Amino acid sequence: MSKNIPTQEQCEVVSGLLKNLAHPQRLMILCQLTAGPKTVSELEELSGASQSAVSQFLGRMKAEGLVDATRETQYVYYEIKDPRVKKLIQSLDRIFCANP
Amino acid sequence: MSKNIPTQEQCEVVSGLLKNLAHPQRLMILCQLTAGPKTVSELEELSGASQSAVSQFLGRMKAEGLVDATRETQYVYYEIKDPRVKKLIQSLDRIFCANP
DNA sequence: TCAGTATATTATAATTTTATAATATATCAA
DNA sequence: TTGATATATTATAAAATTATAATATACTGA
Repeated sequence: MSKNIPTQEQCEVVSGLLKNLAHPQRLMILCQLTAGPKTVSELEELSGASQSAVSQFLGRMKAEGLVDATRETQYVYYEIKDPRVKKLIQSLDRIFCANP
Repeated sequence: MSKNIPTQEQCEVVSGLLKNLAHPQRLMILCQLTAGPKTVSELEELSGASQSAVSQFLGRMKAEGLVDATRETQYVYYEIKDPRVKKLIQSLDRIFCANP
């Protein structure tokens, strides 16, 4: 139960990562990805965001090391790479979406 | 270990809340508040943000029901009201700042 | 009352994000 | 090869956020 105050640098890193989740469709994309790999067009469908927006978002997340992409025939499958992202989404689910 | 996919509405609510944490100084303010109530000027000092910025941020968070304010003599003490915010900050600490 | 400190509000310029359109590339199937 | 589908890139307009300055309000103590 210690009150752990983060450093300024930690706040910068974590808040930078949180920006990716602070948008309804992008959060949905990440939640969908915690259930397993998905193609760009599947994520487009599941999130309601445009092709371009989804592709741009995934590209950015890949550059940040949060997701991985693998081409398989004509599809590109994305999946979560950084385990902290998965943990974070799970925490969000527990805190905000739990059915008590 | 169920893969709980949120609704679009849940994503809107949660991502809206996450916007408050997706900024280094605002995240710092919320982390400081998890350790107990603080005045505006204390938070100004602790976060490095300007008086106006801190006040605006706290006002917005209060309007959203995330924090509470109580005036005590000439100072206004802010504290976290929504227990989910506290839980979220604790999760962030565990996931991103844990010393293993 | 007045001066000083704490906080809030308002306005606005500067910056960043977001959405969108257009186009490019890659792969497949015929 | 050609046409169709999947994904990526680029450019840019629109919208939202952020930082800042200026000012206002609230309280205190002398």
